[in-house]
Amino acid sequence: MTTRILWFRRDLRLGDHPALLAAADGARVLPLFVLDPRLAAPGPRLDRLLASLAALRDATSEALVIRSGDPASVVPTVAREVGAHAVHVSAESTPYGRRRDALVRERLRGEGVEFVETGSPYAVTPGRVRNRTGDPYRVFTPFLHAWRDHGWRAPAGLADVAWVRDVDSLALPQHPQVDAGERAALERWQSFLAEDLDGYATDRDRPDLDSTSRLSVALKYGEIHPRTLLADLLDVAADAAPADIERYVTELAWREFHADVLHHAPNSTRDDLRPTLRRMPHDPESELVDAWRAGRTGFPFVDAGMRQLLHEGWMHNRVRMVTASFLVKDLHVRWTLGARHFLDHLIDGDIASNTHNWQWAAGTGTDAAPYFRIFNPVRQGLRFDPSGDYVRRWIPELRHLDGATAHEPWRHADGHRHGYPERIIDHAQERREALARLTEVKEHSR
DNA sequence: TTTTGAGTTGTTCGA
DNA sequence: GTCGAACAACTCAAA
Repeated sequence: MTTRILWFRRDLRLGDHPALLAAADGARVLPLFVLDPRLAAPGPRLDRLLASLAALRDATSEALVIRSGDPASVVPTVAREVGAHAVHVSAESTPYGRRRDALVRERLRGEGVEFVETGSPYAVTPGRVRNRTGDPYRVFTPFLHAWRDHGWRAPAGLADVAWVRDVDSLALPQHPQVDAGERAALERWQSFLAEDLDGYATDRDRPDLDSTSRLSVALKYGEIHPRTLLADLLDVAADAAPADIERYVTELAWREFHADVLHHAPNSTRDDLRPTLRRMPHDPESELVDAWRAGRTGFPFVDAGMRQLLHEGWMHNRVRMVTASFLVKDLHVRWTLGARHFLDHLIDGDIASNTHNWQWAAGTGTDAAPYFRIFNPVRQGLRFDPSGDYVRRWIPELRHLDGATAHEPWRHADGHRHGYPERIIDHAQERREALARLTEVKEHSR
């Protein structure tokens, strides 16, 4: 029986895994993960990855081999060691992933080893959805329709795999024990379906209710495949409100849309997707930006989000929009600076979603949105955290304020008693400033 | 080819 | 307090 390698990357699961099925078909499989120093900087994200790898090693009955280094040399080395004839992967679509895979493919070819891509981390592989003229979509709604029409295959079952054993592997570095891996992801998903799908369409915007599925990390590492989620949503459709199902499907479609946009515009991680604002004057790094990062802007909703990010490596979606708007429109800082900070701290940090949600917030992205859409950080807080619970959860200095009053400590005599900072800017004034800069840019480019 | 309709997530102001 | 209008202009997608 021949030996093949299944090189795991963003697909740390055994179920519904087309590349694993392809590898296991008539061959023994060596499961391999390469800790790439370019992607695995120490921190919460690496900790989360290691926890997922521990779960995967467990699921493969300890067969998983972990190596560290540049995949372009590590993967061919392991192939040589075990006499593999092929390396199977799920196709990658990020700029770095594609460059890396092209190089690995090249090196393997030199040794007579096949590099086989099957499936991807998406229901529809990025690049597949096209409009009538064969071009990619740049507007979400038409993409959504075409994506749906394109369809996806049903989830594949669990592979019956003969693992190759006893190959040298790194021991997993020490890491905190957290809920991770395929089984945890499936359990989380089932619990979401049972408890939080009902009302999702509206509750998803409420950080105080914490009623999202929290599957972004599992999706990032491929502990669960979106195909599985889509199939299950179809199954429960008879018992659930169409609006709730529709909304979840749409959120998955956003993830696929952003991957598609990045696939077609790999430079968009740094460059504006639309060059219309290229003359926009931006403010440089400053103590204001430091305050934003630290969650000390004096705007409770913004600060709660930024502190949640630092503490949990995760932030509620609504709050990501508000904090991003604050950096870009109130502090007039270029979006790439915020995108980098998010990517440094988010354990679900996904290059495609992060990049294009930031571009959206900055008005340089796929959204041909009205430029006057500037979030009012206080108003957003009052509207989406009406209980004030979210703000109090993350800002101890405001816990003495009841209900929604926690959103406006400056209106209360003892609001700043426990050291909560004063507002670092005047929102109304910076809003006018943002609009003025935009107007000026438009006039210059005319 | 030209035309037409539409585009995730908002805020403010004045009646 | 509520409600509708104004805030502009452009690009995309489809007919």
